[in-house]
Amino acid sequence: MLRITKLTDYGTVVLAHLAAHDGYVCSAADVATVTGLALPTVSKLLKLLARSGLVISTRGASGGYKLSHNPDDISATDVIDALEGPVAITECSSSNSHCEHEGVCSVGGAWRRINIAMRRALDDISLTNLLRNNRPVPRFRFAGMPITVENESNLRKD
Amino acid sequence: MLRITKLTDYGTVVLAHLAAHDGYVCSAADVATVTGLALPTVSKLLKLLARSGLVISTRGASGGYKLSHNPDDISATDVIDALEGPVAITECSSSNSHCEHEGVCSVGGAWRRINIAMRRALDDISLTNLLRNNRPVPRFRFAGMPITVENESNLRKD
DNA sequence: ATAAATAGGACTAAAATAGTCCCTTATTCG
DNA sequence: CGAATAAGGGACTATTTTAGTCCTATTTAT
Repeated sequence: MLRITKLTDYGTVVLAHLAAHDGYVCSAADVATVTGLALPTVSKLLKLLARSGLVISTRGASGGYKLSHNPDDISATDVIDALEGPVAITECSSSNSHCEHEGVCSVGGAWRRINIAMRRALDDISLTNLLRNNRPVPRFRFAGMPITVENESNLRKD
Repeated sequence: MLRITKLTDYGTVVLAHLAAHDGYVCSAADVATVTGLALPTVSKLLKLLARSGLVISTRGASGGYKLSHNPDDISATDVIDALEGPVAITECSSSNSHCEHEGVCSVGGAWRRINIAMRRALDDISLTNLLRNNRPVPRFRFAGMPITVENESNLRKD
């Protein structure tokens, strides 16, 4: 259904916590306690995020994690890439894949183009944007028709 | 990886075939032969597409399927909805879901807003747009920065 | 030294997806 | 009418992905 995984969703929660404690090192246990997520899960997430460079880890006693960048400089794409691998709307969209139906497929290219466009759209959404009650708000325009999503109440109009 | 399923991808291929034979009824077997997809799979797809009203079926000998609308009036969202259920980027995004972490989640709303924005973007992409070598081309703008994806060769610039 | 943390990976369980098959119903055509 | 053709509906199995946990090794502060 074109969705991100739970893990990515949780990952954003974890990152949000780190963003709220900018500069301070938080242990996985701290994050788990505050967010209400299970420690093994938080631990796994932070390990993945560290491996892809979104957070910096400090090992040993009184160690933990902190963001590697300003929350404004971490995009939705970064988070998805770190936790799910590269964004790709179809299997064909990923660069190193080979679809067995390529010969007869009359579609592939288009989904790929859409994928890239979506990817760029997500590129422009920062962790700051993802935090609750935060402005500015994501705004998409497609093919000249402006699409603005301001807040929950505005959504109901449509 | 934020991807549509294989079935949806195949579904687009099937719809493309029907679009190419606009007005004429094609049997599932025909479609399977031409597209190279397995008959049971094509059959399943067409049944789903018929159930959601994207194609019209005729039963009995010399029956088959045809598009219910002009290809311009069938959107990417329609196809995804028909084959995967409603587009929803996170579980929380679907209207009737309840996330156990709502109390401490500092994020939910934002993904939901992104989801709706993406959904609208996909709304504006028609089956016609999805066919290979077809113009006009999908164009997204995000937050005032134009994003145009013209064709494969243009993509490499980035 | 010891305790507090992360690193890495193995592993199991659960859920979603893919794909096939069977039986029923409707329609055409001889 | 009866046979053949084709969709409708659903059950079912296998595969793949995702979720979640746990164990052991390594690093570092006190």
